[in-house]
Amino acid sequence: MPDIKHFDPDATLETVVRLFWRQGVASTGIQDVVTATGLNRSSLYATFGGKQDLYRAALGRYLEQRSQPMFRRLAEDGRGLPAVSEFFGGLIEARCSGEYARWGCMVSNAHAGAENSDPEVRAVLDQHHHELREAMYAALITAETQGQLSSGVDPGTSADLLALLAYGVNLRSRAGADAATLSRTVSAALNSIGVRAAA
Amino acid sequence: MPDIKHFDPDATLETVVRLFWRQGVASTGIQDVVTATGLNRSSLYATFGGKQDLYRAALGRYLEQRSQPMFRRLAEDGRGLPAVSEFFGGLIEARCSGEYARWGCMVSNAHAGAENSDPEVRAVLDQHHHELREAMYAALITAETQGQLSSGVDPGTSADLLALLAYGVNLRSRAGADAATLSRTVSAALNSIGVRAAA
DNA sequence: AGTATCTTGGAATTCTCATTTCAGGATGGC
DNA sequence: GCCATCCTGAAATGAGAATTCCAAGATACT
Repeated sequence: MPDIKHFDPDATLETVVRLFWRQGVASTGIQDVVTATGLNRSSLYATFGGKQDLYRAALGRYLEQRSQPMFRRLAEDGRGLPAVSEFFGGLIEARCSGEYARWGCMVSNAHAGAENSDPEVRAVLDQHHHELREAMYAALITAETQGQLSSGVDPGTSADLLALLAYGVNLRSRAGADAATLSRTVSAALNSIGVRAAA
Repeated sequence: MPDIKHFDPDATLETVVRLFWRQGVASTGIQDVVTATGLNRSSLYATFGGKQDLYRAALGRYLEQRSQPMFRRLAEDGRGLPAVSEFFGGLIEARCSGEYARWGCMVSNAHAGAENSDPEVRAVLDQHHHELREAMYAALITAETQGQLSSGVDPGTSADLLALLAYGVNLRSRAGADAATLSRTVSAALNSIGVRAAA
């Protein structure tokens, strides 16, 4: 009896993610969303609700599809410090070149804007931070097990440090920070932690 | 012959700084500015121009009055690493407690938002980063001269690292990061750089 | 085929925002 | 005390925002 949806909500949400990711929620109008997705206002509202709901859904999708896979790879990689190094290498490359260059991280961007006044958004921010920190911690524990950490280095504190560093990379990349400089900086941090960190 | 201004533009701008600093430019209306400053729309426009001009003026004032004094103190302090440690101590305290708690840094916030699409704003962002990095570098050169740096530590790369760390602190403080954790994290970074860093 | 139900397109509605305008009031040199 | 000049207040303007509504079209089960 019912009619079926004539579009793919998932593909639509991906388009919306890119809009909010690049421009932020405040400077993105529903009209922008309508234009970019090609579908109708009514369909948008019927499917996702209002603008804030749409933003929340987009932010959730970003976390699941973009952040968490990276975190998982980092946490489950058995190599220790090389995994951390690779994580930052991929991060810097994604932030400074290719399609998403200078877009920063959608979650980091949300930290700085008025988005974070929404409790649900704040919860996502906290979740993101917790997961990043825990993934980093897991990789450092692995590194410690394999004797890669310099003496006196605490994995917990180092996880906090590297997580904070990642936010710095995310933020500065939006202003066009140089990838080579960022890489050198991250390498220095890793060298200070480990007996020998890969590139 | 002319009438004189009936208010203090400097005090007004300070009020405006706090509005934009806390809420960002997109979610702050001219009406908010009118209400907060108590002066009239016409006076606002006559004195500062439009909203974007007002934001630029506020951002400039923030840089001059809030950031640069800190940078100068850091660069001109002759103690080396203790100066760096004190810089971060003051930063964390300002970001996590008192009147401006959870406001982050107005410049860091501008990185993440749509503000940075304005070339003039971008220039301020670059200037801020350059000055922060150079101040950090100066302090580390001082530290090196006094033999405070561990062997193999490059002041330039370390300056980049600590600058990036400051951005991380600024960003995460907006989400309510714990001051004690931030302090521990920063201390660890300083310990990895110096032979002995003060609290 | 019929029909209940959902989707769709686009106009309509209701706000809010930035900016301008203008008449009246205050100022200070003459 | 006069007047050119600037300031002040409040309303007006006009663009653009989010959201809602409704008539028309499409669907799939009976």
